[in-house]
Amino acid sequence: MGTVCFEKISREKMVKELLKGKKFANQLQVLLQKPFEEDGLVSAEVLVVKILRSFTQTLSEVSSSSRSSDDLDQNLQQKENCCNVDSNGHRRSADSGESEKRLLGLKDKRGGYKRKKNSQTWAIVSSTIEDGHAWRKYGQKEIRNAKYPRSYFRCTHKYVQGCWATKQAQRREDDPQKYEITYIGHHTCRDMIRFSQILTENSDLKWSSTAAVAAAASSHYKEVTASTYQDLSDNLSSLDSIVWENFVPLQSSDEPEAAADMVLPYKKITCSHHSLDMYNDFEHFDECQFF
DNA sequence: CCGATTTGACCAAG
DNA sequence: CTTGGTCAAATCGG
Repeated sequence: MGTVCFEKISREKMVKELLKGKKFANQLQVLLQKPFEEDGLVSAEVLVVKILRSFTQTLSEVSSSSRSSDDLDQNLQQKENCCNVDSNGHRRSADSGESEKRLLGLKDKRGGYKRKKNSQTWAIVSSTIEDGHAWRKYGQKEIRNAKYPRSYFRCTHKYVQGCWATKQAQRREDDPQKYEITYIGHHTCRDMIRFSQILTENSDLKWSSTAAVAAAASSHYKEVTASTYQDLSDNLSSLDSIVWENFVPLQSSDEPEAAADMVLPYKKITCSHHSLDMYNDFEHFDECQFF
């Protein structure tokens, strides 16, 4: 019904976004030919941010337009789900009732959770689990027909900032030194601790160099495993996750209102549609300069 | 003491 | 039913 119209709009958006990216890349190319900044010209770092943003935007469009039409229902379900999780009390429910049930020999009633179905996922192969983000392990599972168990991680800031990014890591059978890491959903948090670490470690270079740092970090990632459209997004995403999402409250492409129910003083800034519009229009960053 | 990890049970999906 | 993903009590460790 309305999906045709939606797809058309979405495609237009993608093309527009890609064109923007191309334009910024062209500008950057010109800029790189003359390393000295001139007045009135946007700086290289701002252009890099714009380019990254364009790709991120497009990728999230691609993923959202490939979703099924009962999206809204699923989003609603997810929303309900995160409410449940929260009202149960983050981490430890510490419910005396729960332990009582245990003692009484009743089944403990966990869950009411749903599996993530329609989040962006992408996979990389890396020699390390580390990727600059703060993860917390919440499970490990033996996988059938697999030699090594799979580890499950979620963002450390899940309950504080409502960040629903998760990842899974599994040692490769052919090369046990390496891990196959699957990322599910983008970070919506701002990991300021890691962020400041990166800055202080490279204090003389200012932030434009952070891109270089991230690029160096992402060069650890070699082989790329394609899942859906990931062959396009893998390196970008790893770069993305280190550089971009640490700086700007990137919209949550999958669960935009996931954090809306959380009690956050700055939730309106990070999650409201209003601010999204603001960040979609990137001219603001020309004045911002971040620091 | 408090946050992270371990680990077995629970749950949804196929 | 089986299996992968998640929860949360127990445990670890700074």
